Amino acid sequence: MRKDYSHPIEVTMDVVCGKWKGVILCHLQQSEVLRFGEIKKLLPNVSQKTLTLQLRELEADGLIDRRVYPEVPPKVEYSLTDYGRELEATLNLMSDWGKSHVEKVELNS
Amino acid sequence: MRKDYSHPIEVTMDVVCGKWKGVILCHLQQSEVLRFGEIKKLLPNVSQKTLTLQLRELEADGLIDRRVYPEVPPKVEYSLTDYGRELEATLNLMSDWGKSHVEKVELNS
DNA sequence: CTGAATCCAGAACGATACTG
DNA sequence: CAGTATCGTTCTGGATTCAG
Repeated sequence: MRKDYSHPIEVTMDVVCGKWKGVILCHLQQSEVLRFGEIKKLLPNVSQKTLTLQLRELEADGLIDRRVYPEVPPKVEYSLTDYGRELEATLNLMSDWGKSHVEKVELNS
Repeated sequence: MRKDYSHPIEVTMDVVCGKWKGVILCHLQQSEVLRFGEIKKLLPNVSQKTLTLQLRELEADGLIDRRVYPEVPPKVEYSLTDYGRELEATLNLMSDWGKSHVEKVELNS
């Protein structure tokens, strides 16, 4: 843990609030296991460096597993840990709220 | 809305992921109405400028109301909009997850 | 009391090129 | 294929000062 938190929600926000972390976690929820390149395809606008960094941070926080196969060419698979799976309900709620937000905005246009 | 989103969760993250926004929303859930100075006291580590900015952004996104009383000295009250209140379940879940995370870490020390 | 204005440091994010 | 390294930009948040 990184610092003093005045409210428990800060912990979750610290862990989830990278620019791409939410989407990555959502995709891992749906697909169970994804290779680096597959995630990259699902997030067309993220740079390789940034994606690597976000994945490393999620790994360091214990939300995802990173499995490296000692092959050539390399193969790396990512999946949620049990711990990361405990965020499932939260992520789903966040998606739902975002979806209804988008729908409302589209109604007014 | 600010840009193209590839996944609805990005909308929610955009709106909630300021450094202090989650905590502010949580406090407004509990207290209904809070004056600027009261929020400041609840977040001892935030600067005035940053707090003002975060509140303005939450207002622009339609999550909170800002009510100015034309008095001297000034009085400004903040409260959740109906729309912001729709985040209640999400914020509670995020708090719960953060709380259990903290407890787990404390067990191992 | 609330907040605007300015200035600034550091972090976050991206583009590009290179590697086992 | 899945990175690392480097560089540069943009964004965020904080300190400080001033104002109605």
